[in-house]
Amino acid sequence: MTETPPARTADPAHSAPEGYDPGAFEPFAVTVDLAVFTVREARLHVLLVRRGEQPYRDRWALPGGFLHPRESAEAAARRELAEETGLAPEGPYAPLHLEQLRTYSDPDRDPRMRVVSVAYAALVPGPLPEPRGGGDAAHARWTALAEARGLAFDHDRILADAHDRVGAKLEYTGLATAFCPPEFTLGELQQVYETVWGVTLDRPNFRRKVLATPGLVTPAHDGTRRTGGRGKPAVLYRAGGAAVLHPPLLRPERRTTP
Amino acid sequence: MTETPPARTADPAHSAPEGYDPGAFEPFAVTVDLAVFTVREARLHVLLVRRGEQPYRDRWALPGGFLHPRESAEAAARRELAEETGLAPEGPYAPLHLEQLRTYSDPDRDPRMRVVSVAYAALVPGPLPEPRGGGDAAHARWTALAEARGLAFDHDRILADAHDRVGAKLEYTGLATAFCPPEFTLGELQQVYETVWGVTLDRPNFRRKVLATPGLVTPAHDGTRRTGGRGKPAVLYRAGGAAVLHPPLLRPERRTTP
DNA sequence: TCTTATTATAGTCAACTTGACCATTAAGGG
DNA sequence: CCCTTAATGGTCAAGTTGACTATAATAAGA
Repeated sequence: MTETPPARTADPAHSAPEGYDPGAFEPFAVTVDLAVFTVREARLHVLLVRRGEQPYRDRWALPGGFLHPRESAEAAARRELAEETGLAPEGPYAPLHLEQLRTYSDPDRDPRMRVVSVAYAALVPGPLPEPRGGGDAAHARWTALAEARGLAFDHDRILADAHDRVGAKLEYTGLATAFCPPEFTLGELQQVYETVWGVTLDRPNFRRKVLATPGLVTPAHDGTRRTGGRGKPAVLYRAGGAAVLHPPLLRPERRTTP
Repeated sequence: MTETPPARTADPAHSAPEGYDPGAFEPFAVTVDLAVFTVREARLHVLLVRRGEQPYRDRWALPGGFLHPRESAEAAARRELAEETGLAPEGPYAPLHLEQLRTYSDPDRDPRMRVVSVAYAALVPGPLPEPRGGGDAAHARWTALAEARGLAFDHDRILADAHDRVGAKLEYTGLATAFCPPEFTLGELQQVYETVWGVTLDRPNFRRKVLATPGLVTPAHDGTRRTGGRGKPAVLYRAGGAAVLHPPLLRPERRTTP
């Protein structure tokens, strides 16, 4: 962003010292790819679509698509999410969280042409609907993360990076509440942590820590849930709105003196 | 990444269902922008270049440039860093850390044309050389972060995002050592934390915490430094090589019960 | 209806960590 | 030689964590 763009190698005369010439630069295609996560039956699931075109025809891939001419990457991500999954941008099951992950730009990542892809991680709350594939992505499906292997392009890598990021952000942000419906119990919240991290947590200690962390959750009115539950009714909470947790809720991993 | 690219609006006939046609897609220019940080005289500095072309002529900007045809964003970032600052990719003052920050894709962020920029944060160790501007970036300069305002394009925003990211990563990674020379004292390391976070830390407590965090630092042989120092010689340490700290070194901010 | 399984919630306690200090050591500069 | 400066070594009370026990409230089943 600091110098005059280089002229296209095939035609140096197109160099534009003062004005600009859109045809004068190396053209790239820009796409977004989405790692959409949800928690289902105590397992982390990711939304995959089956490709109908070459390359990687009939292989599973992350949903995504090309940026429109005057569209930001984030707008494209929201649009693709709605188009390919039926998750309306502002509907009741709108993803509570959409976050840019990173950009993948290996020159050979797409065999057709030079494609730079901006990857996003999205989280949708737990009691999820099956995706109703609109448009050409009729083959959208929730897949358990463990079974999401052998994806098209470099999507295995993107998915792994997304999982890492989400797991890490559970520690020091209130992100876990994005996996929950508007009102949830502490048991459901704990389930999210256990599922994403792949660990089991001590129930009383988890509750003590969550309630001691300001801004993580706030009580919802006075309601207790009973319907369906097998044990004692649990108090309902809502997301506390805090972006960053102090102190963080650390994973139970290798600590100071293992 | 999941469907056939849309045809260029001006010429739908270019649509390529199976093969590909590089001219058939909306063309984007792709650049990298670099937020290169260092600690100098107890203040965080960032590397800026003065623009010699329109737009934003004579304004300060982050170093960066266009991707080459068969170059990844990271390779472009390393190349630009070397070209514009004289920091050799593998030399003694090579940045110890280069990390992708995020991608900026607002359609209007560059008035000339559609430019998507992948931003990187780079850290170079403390006893820094003045940048010797090679190429067209003869006007590269270290600038105290507080004075880096009114940059070209959306670089104010990128710089703020980069600072946030670096500050956050000091907490839970060993990133601070990237600001230090190969061998450093705990006082120098503390200086890094204090400078980036803008706080003062208790010396004995900082040392206790650092030494109790496995993988943050390891003693360098047996050497103590004396030359120049005014007080008792300090033991020298090296970076411990741990990517992520357990437990983290939290900033002294609002805690559980303020 | 009584019992049992299940889940939520309350509480205890020792080990560990943290923040605020004070003390000592080892230089360099008048 | 004394003073200043900086590194390092401790102490101590308060707070936090991990492991664990106990009690409460509900649904399902005998």
